[in-house]
Order: sequence, then C-alpha cells, then structure tokens
Amino acid sequence: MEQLDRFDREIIEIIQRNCQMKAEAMAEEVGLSASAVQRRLKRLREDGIIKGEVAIIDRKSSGHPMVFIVGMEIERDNYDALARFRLWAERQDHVQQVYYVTGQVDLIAIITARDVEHYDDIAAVLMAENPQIRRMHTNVVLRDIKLSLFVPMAK
Amino acid sequence: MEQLDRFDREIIEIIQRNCQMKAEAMAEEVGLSASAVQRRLKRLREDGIIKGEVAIIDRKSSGHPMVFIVGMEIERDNYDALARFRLWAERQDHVQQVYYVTGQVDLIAIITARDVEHYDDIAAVLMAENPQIRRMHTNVVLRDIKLSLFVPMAK
DNA sequence: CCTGAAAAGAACTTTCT
DNA sequence: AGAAAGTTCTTTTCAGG
Repeated sequence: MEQLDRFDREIIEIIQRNCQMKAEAMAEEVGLSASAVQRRLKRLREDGIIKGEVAIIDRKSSGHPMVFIVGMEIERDNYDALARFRLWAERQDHVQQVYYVTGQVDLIAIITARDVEHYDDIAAVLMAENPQIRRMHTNVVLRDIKLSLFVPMAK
Repeated sequence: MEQLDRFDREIIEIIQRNCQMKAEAMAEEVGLSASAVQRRLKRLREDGIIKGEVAIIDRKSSGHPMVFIVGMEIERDNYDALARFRLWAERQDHVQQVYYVTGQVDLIAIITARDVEHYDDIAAVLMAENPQIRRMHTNVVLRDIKLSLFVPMAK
C-alpha cells in the first residue's frame, strides 16, 4: 500500500461523487487512458482505499423519512462498552452512523425512523439491550442541509 | 412517481449496500430477470429515488483523517440564515453533512480535516463567512463506530 | 512497474413476443 | 415480464517506454 499519486487522488475524488461514471469519461478528466483508470480503480478497491460503492436514496421514498441525532453517555468503567455497542449497532439497519467522541457525550449516533413513535421504540430497545448506555440526548432533524460521505484528498 | 413494490424495495436495499453488483446477481436475489432489474434501476434513478451512487473511501488514506461534529446556534431573527448557510456549505468539500435540528443547537455539521490546526482554520473561516452563526460547540471524533447512509425500506 | 491500444469477454440496452 | 439481438463497457493481452 504505497503512495497515491496525482492520478489516484483525482480518480478518488471523482468516484466519490459518481461511481457509475464510465472509465473513459474519468480517463478524459484526469488525462490517462481508460485501461489505466480501470487498473488503478481495481488496485484502489483491493487495497481497501475504496471501501465500498453504494447508492444514496431519497429518504422520503423509503418509509423511514425521519432522522434523529442522538448523544449518549456510557459507563466509563465498563471496559468493552464501545466494542459491544459496535457489534449491536452493526446489526441495526436504523442506525446509520455512530461516532465515539470527546465532549459532553461519549457517542453520537444518527438514526432513521418511520416517525417519532417508531424512534421512541428504537430508543427503548437501544437502552434495554445496551445497559452500558446511561443517558440519551435526542435532536430531531427538521431538514437536511447537506448529506454526503465525501472526503477531500489532500493536495 | 407511484408506489414501490416488493421488488423495488429489495433492489433499493441491495443497491444501498453495493451499487456495483451485477444486475444478474440482483435478479437472482430478488427473483426477477436481469432485464427487469435494469429497467427498474433506470426508473428509480430517473424518479430521483436513487439520488446518487458514490464510493466510500478510507479516510486515513485521504490526508483528511480527522472528523469533527459541530453544534451551531444561529440567529433566529435572521430569516434566510439557513438558506445562506446551505449555499455556503454546499461549496465546502470539508463539510460532509449538515442537519437543521431541534434542541440545544440549531445546526449539526460533520466536518473532515487534516488535523486539529486545520479544523481550527476551517472553524475560523466558517464564523467569518457566516455571521448568522452565533456559537459553535465542537466534538472531536476519536473513532468511527459505524459509517453509512443506508436507509431501511419499510415493509 | 506502468502506460496505451487492440482483442476478448462481460454487462447493459433495446427490441420483440 | 423474459429472452435474444445489438451495443457499450470492462478485462485481458501485448508491445513499448
């Protein structure tokens, strides 16, 4: 797993915006042949630099239009509280993102739900199945302002 | 834009996990022919139910390995503060996600950066260019526990 | 080792039933 | 909707920096 050159970095920025773009179109943008772009994409996938390629869907069409951002406090003396929560969260489709953070709370999660009652059910299950979680502070999302997982490439 | 049937919903769940999966493989999973799956994918894209298809990359390889979750308070008497912040955020590659929320803060943003100094620079520019932002509360992400934009499809 | 170009293979799109 | 023909894209191969 070596250094990424200018071409790799440009390809990574492009594919983070649209991973269905044809190799030939990318080739034109970065100044390589289509074969060279394909070879680099294959290597970036194998090396785990490209971790996955996914569709972003319209939440309103999904039947789970609501989003909640939840701060949680965990028991610090519980050594593997984090690892166990990770295993739990990984299996919950409603739990979109979880971050372990510094600050007032220990964990911040982004959770989708059908409606507020549904979120209340999810929160109850979360507390019941994760006794290491002491408290939850919920923010209701009223509107998405920006939504991506894009990461810029350092020059 | 009509109702989604069982096949559409299954296809949407699959493509949210892996949008490079071949139509034939999806067809086998859902119980349709490859042509039928392709036709449905085309329609889902045209109707905006599939909003985009993007690569998820390893942040550590990007040169912007750090993440900050930022709560912000805005001036409520400023009528179009939200709209103006949206336009600003849309242009900032470091600003990955922004949500307008209820609660202690008005906006929650997820921001990537090279390191803490870089984040400090970004925060300074944010405050300078968005006078409608009154205060920022920053959480440093120590570890990703789960990371996706997956939304489950209601049954 | 990595490129570009051409051949071979695979996938997608269109047409027809 | 499925199947087959037609088209486009990707993968492999090969010659050359």
